[in-house]
Amino acid sequence: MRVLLVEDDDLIAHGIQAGLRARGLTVDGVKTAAQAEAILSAVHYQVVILDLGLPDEDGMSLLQRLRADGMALPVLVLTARDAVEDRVAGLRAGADDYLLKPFDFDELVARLHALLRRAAGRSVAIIEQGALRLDPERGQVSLNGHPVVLSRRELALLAALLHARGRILSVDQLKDSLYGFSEEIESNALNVHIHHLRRKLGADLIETIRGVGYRFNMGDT
Amino acid sequence: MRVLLVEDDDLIAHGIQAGLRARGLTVDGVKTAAQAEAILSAVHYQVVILDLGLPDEDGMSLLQRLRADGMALPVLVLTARDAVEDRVAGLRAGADDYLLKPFDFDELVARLHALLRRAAGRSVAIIEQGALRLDPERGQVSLNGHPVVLSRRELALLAALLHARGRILSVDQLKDSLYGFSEEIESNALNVHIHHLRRKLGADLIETIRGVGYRFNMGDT
DNA sequence: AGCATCGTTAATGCAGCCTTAATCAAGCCT
DNA sequence: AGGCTTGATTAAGGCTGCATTAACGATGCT
Repeated sequence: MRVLLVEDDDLIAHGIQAGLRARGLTVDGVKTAAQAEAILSAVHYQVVILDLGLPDEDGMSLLQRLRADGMALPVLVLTARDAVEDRVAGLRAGADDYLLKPFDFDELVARLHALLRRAAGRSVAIIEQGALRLDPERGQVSLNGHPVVLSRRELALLAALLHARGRILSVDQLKDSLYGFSEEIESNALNVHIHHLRRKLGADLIETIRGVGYRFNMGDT
Repeated sequence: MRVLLVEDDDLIAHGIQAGLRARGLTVDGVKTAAQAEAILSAVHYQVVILDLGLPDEDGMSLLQRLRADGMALPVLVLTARDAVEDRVAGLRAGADDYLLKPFDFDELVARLHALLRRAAGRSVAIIEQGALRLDPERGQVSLNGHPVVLSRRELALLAALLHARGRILSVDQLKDSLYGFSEEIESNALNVHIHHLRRKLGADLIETIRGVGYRFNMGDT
């Protein structure tokens, strides 16, 4: 699950990135509207977190322009402003949700997942599939009721597979949702993580489609 | 099913080729407009994927010229441009569909199949024939509701036969849709794949027309 | 600062797929 | 009927891609 964070304040940006990554999300961060625009035209994200106070351009006008160009991604806006008219203007510019600074980090996570859920057409936060249960907001997984401890990568991998609901994901697609644009990898690390997941969850939950990729085995459903 | 990919960026080209091949399509890749024009006049394809940003000529003007010369193939255009007027211009030049970079690979596959469907005059992605069911977008086959695991070649072979809707396909025609121009084969490999398919699906689904080729047995329909 | 955990790399081994080739069966022709 | 041609069948070999393991490096925590 890949998130673009547009935030010029290093401290805030770092905090958000660290927190989201710990929950298995992949975060790319940029500091200006120009950078945001450039990277959005090159990389596919699931959601954008946009701070309105940017150095080179007002976030609102950036958002408006992106929407006019046809960008359909969910956007969560961060702002220090509080006036009702700002909020209305933001929503008209195309924001999907709002968060006032200073915000509670847990609330950010909750709203982010709400947006992702809405975009995926699901309504519940917790994904259950057979004996497996995933709470993406807390980053917790259980199998047959027993909690299973997954690392960051394992969590991201499992979330991506579950999110695809049984469709086949190629290795490249999985890499895209596991790694940010500045941290591409060269090795078979993904294979290793698959291996670890199978060891923790059982070998038959993740199927290999030779020459194609991997898929989550949904059983008969 | 044979696809021509016109894309000068090695990285993108390689990714697309690998993904499409894994789904049983045969992909030939060229990097310039001149090469594209040359090979289109020599080899028969089902669909063309055309990147507008080529080194030697603008893809749009290539497309326009090809259409003027009577080329009727479906063309899926890849472009970084996003303005509405570009889109309109592209469609007037003869594009059948549009995909903005960056694109989701699943979406590319879906649109490609949509184009192929449109060209074939059918409306459903999933081909059902008697007890057999083929989902080309997922590369999955089932017989009487039970999933059947097919390898890459077997899948491509079955898709070609089904796509011909009971018409006879010669061995050379089948080879053309199984192998790209850079990987012709010398042996009876095709016979072997036919054999494997019959073993997995039953012997009567694929008929041999001696001295001519093979056809899919459509039963009474 | 030291420890522990996680992630990546790299090497090795295994398995599946594709092709080849050899042999067998079945039509077709004279 | 016999030979010839074409396709069917089967087994073997090589290649490719994946699984597995171990070790090293990075990162974070106490």
